[in-house]
Amino acid sequence: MNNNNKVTNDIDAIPSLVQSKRQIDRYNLDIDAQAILVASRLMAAGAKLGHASEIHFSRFGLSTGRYRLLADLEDNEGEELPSQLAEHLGVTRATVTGLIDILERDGLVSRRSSSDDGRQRSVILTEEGAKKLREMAPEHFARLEAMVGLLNIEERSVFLDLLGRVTQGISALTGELGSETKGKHQ
Amino acid sequence: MNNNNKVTNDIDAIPSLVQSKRQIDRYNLDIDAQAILVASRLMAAGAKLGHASEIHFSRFGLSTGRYRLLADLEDNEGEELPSQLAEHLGVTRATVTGLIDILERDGLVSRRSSSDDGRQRSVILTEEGAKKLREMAPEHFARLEAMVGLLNIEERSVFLDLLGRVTQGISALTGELGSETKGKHQ
DNA sequence: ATATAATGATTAGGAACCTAACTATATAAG
DNA sequence: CTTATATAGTTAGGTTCCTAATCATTATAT
Repeated sequence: MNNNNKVTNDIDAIPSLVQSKRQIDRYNLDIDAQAILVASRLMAAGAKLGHASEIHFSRFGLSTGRYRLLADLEDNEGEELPSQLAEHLGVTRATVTGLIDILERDGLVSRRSSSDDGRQRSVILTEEGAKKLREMAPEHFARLEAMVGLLNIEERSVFLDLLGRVTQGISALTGELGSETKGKHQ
Repeated sequence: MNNNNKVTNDIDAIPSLVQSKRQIDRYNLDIDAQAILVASRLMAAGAKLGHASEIHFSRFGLSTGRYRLLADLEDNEGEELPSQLAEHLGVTRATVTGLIDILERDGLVSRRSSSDDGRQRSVILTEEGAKKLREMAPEHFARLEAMVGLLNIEERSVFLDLLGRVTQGISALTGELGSETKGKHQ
């Protein structure tokens, strides 16, 4: 059929240990191949999850970013400033402006100029926006829970711990060389 | 100074357990808050890693995708078809075309028409491309290793295992509801 | 042999995010 | 009180990836 332009289920895209070993050996580097594998796998997982997330939210007429904005609004009594949203979501204010534009066009959110500071324009969750969140909650959370369904309670704790430490380590990619354990001491 | 448009170090963007609990309680759902937390944290980590990765590779005049293409070429004797590359990298052929365009413009790769099948145009790693890989290898792998430096050998194994199972679970986001343990049995 | 299908790569256009520059308001300094 | 500076939000334009449509070749079916 026309499955020729499908991304082949990512099955072949999973990095293997031999691949990592080969790359390291090629340049005679003193590097732990398993460490490279962890990094590569996390990267692949992140990309795959990001893509899956967009598909998931598109079922409700949303994107990942727009859902997160709505959810954050709901967590803050339905009203926030764009700059607060940007900080909470970990994106730039420019991105927030774009997210709001579409959410406002779709009636899920509205803008209101602030009285005390003329520069601020607070964002408000509309009744329709709240309804959208209410309607999608059961399926949304059920799917998220199912996603980690292959891990038992204890494994989830362990995973959170390990993931947290690797996440700290991400700064090793962006920071100066040799300062890998910088983010937090220890 | 002008750190006002920085993404605030992502520190406030880390999802917390109370946040997850609140969201679930709001709709009286029977969902494990920790499961939601795992999903949210993985998502945040993936986004952060993706961003850091782009910064990392930009130091060498590359993007994540273009580096991965070069590395895959190197892993395959310096010659591959675009369709193979697409499969290995887990992206579409259209994306590969774009990656090749820039790599070719920069002289790291060249295209050659196949003799046996006129539709195919194989991609070849140039000497300059190989040199680029050679030069960046030490720093690149050192940084990757440093990234997981907060985990010891055993923890890396555990993390790989758990990450693998969560990655399998990602299909729960995109597949039909109720088929969460589909990818592999149990 | 010739019309039809499939296939490999490309092009065209879209979505999500970014940085940098801009507008309008507010605050501080002389 | 006027000028300089900082801040909130927006706009403009770029990057990476995507889907869908197109072009050129090859394979298949009458």
